[in-house]
Amino acid sequence: MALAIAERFRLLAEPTRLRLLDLLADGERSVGSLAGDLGCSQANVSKHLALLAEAGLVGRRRDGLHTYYCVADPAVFALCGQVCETLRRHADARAAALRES
Amino acid sequence: MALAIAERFRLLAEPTRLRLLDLLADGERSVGSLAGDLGCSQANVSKHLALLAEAGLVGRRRDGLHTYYCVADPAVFALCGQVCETLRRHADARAAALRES
DNA sequence: AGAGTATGTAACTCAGTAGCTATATAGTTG
DNA sequence: CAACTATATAGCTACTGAGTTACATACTCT
Repeated sequence: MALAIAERFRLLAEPTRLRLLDLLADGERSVGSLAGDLGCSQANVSKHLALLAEAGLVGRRRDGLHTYYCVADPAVFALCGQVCETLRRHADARAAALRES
Repeated sequence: MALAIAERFRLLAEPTRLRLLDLLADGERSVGSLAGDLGCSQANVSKHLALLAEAGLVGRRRDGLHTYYCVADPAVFALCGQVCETLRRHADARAAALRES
């Protein structure tokens, strides 16, 4: 149980993959286009997308020379949002503690 | 942004830490007791707890020889629950797809 | 103080993986 | 078919981190 959950967290524990998901939030994109925006190699992006696709987080669609990827399960954004909120809450609490001391 | 979120995910991307949090769900526990239940070394558990504490996910309380740890932010369980639900949903979808083919 | 116990830390090994380059594969266009 | 383009994959390097052992630290009890 913990193993499966940890594996899913590990998939998301990578800034490049999170940025990929964020770029895909607006709609499907080709590999090259994503690599350009991220400023990293096409090979690297392709590998990350393969991992995300295998986990079912993104879907792929081939069209001629291009492969277009899209977010398959928007629940991942809710997850990130929840983490983000928690981080903000912790930061606020720490700031308040500092003000008191 | 993506970096901070990824870092939090990475903290949770470890079965041992997830099992620790699960054990702490019922209430505070000492390091040795947790190590016993997990079946791994005290040093290892101590290190994991230190990481969780630094991130503000668990709290510590010293009492004589023992250090008792507890969950500081129950939001982490909601997060795990959400992941769990997503995994189940994906598994169901895959099973349905297999049945159709 | 000295023995004993619980926890924390240092140093090390080993496995996993992000990133790269180079190459293979697949599709398009002349 | 040949040249070109987009994507995937293989092989490699470098780094991170989980786990271990050994030791340090802190506390209790006699």
